[in-house]
Amino acid sequence: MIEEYLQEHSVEVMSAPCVQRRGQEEHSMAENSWSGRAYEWHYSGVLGTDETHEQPQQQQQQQQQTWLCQFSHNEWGHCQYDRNQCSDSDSLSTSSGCQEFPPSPTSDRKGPIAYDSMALAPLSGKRKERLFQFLYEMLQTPDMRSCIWWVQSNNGTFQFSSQNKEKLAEMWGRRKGNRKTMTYQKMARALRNYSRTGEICKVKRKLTYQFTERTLRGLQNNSQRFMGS
DNA sequence: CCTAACGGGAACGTGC
DNA sequence: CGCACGTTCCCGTTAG
Repeated sequence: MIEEYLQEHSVEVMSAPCVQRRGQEEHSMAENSWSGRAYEWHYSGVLGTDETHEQPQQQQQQQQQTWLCQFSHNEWGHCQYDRNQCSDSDSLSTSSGCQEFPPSPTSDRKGPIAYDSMALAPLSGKRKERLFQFLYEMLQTPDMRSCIWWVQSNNGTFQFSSQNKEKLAEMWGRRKGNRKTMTYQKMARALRNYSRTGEICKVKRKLTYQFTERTLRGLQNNSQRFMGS
């Protein structure tokens, strides 16, 4: 069924022309076009169901039908992706794997990469889908729960399945239309670059990563905007 | 020791 | 052309 899913969705929704460009420097605007759709990064302090599911594995939950996931980002402790050390704080490594991350005031950009406006891309017609967008999408897909799932959706922590991570990677590779088969190792390489640019950071737990606060917010807005109605 | 996961340099592709 | 964003290789390090 996973394959089928891929098929259906590889076509993706690329409707709105959405043409707007801007210089490569950071502005305060921050719009973007993900998947060819207009996109804007900004708060939406709304929250609804907190469907935080721990480690599902192959369990099908009914309430998982929530494509439009809405998190509560309120008490998210700031992912301080500190150049190379993220909000690890070995949180998840102990106990239930669920606990708050210590808030850090140094949450904002520092260093060479002016991440200010979240300048994810200069925007233009149809930007190719980015890996973190794909992962987020998979995270919202019930059928994918055997490959990837939220450890704590409210803070953006997710984990790959040790046995199905390659399948997910293959899907990513196919969606991108790569020549060779995508593997988890290669996909993880791209993920490591994210910790440098601040979209996703690695947490100490095995096969576990965490979306940056900004990234998560953007992703949330994106899905709400286009699926909400 | 062995293996899975991790980390990162570097060359290369592609789209813009 | 240059840059962003991976992709592909490859090899060293860690953890269990």
